[in-house]
Amino acid sequence: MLKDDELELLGKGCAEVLFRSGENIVKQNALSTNVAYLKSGVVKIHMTEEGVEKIKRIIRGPRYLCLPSNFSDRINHFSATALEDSSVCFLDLETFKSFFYKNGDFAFQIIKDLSQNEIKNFHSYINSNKKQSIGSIAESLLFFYKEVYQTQTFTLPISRQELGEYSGTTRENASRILTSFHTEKIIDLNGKTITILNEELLTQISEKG
Amino acid sequence: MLKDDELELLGKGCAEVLFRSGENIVKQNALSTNVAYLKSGVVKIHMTEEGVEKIKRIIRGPRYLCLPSNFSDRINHFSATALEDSSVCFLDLETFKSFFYKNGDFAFQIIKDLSQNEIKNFHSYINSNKKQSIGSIAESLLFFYKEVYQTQTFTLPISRQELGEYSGTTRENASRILTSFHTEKIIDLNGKTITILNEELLTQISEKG
DNA sequence: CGCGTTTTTGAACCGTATCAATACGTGTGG
DNA sequence: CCACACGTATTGATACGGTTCAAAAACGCG
Repeated sequence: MLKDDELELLGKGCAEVLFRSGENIVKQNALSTNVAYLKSGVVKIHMTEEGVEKIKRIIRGPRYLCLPSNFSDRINHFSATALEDSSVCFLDLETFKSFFYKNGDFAFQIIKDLSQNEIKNFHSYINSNKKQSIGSIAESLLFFYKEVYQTQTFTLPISRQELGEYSGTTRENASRILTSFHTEKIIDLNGKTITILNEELLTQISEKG
Repeated sequence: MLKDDELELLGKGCAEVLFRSGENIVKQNALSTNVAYLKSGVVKIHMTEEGVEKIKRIIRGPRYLCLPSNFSDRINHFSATALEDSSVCFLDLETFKSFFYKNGDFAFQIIKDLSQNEIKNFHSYINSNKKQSIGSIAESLLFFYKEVYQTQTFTLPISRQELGEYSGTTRENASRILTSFHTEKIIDLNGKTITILNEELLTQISEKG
């Protein structure tokens, strides 16, 4: 959506930084001074509230990281932490914002994006709320399979603890459900290495349960 | 944020419609051809997914109704139904959108608004997820007290069924919890007429869980 | 007054959190 | 190379809250 000269302008103020797996990219409650753009890698967006840690989403570049924080009150409402080695560009916030004024298409694109997000968020909110943990875990596995790695065998980039935080349950429950999937031959399980054996059944569980 | 001439332009294509309590204003899955602006009244934004009805929010005018639907794919993702007699303006979508191009401040304001929404939504998502039903019901009562009616005695504009849909639980549970609040003298309860007797305790319940 | 709808109440069942104990894996230091 | 320790993962037992089903009670409306 951006014109060439605008891209160039943005590129000038850009600092590309490499993060190793586990390193913190954006820190909750800190002042947000830049727009973070994930060029490549896998990152978790998470937050803690009253001592409870919750993973909001897991994203893979290329993609913007937590845009909403930038435009609300300049405080980061979320943390971002690399799950795999990742490369991030920090763009100048003011330059970025100035494009809203110069380039209507760009502004509209962002509005569209935020709108779609709100709707998507609400859907997943309803789903996760009515669903039992087993359905959420199944959904998480399908997410890693389809959205992140696109291979039936992959290494989970997160611990059971985090899988719980992502799926809205506890580390014990996450563990239990994974083993139950294993004994029912829906997945093959070896530490963090997972192979989807019965995608159809897993999909059913993620929808119904 | 809009200039006078822009307001006038918007006003020209505006059709003001009065809705009686219970009447449907916006219908889920229908084509969205207008921006709906709630001038006055109380409205519930709700949706049904796989047979399950869920109330997303309850709002009081003046305020826009489900903006995000307008900018994502032109399909209404939510229904809106009047809970009290309400007056709604239907604005021309294209005119509204054209302002994004002409008026950068307006576009930025919308972006800011959507951003804040996303963050707020996520917070309430986390909260409601970890909270027990009793906390959610307490929160709902406080919401009607503080945000909608601003009086300690008010008439609940929704049924127990709907209170459940709004608070993420069942009609039975909603009913049970209301009576328990009554017997513990936290509220006075007479059909749909509610008086908040112990705001402090109710607040505690809504926060702690 | 009677009928249908909504609300309330009770009982049973199920899933999940929580607590506790054990197992596993890796790295450290003797 | 072994013993130990620490973090993570697993497994089991228990308690609790919430849904669900069933039935009674209250309400609203013709």
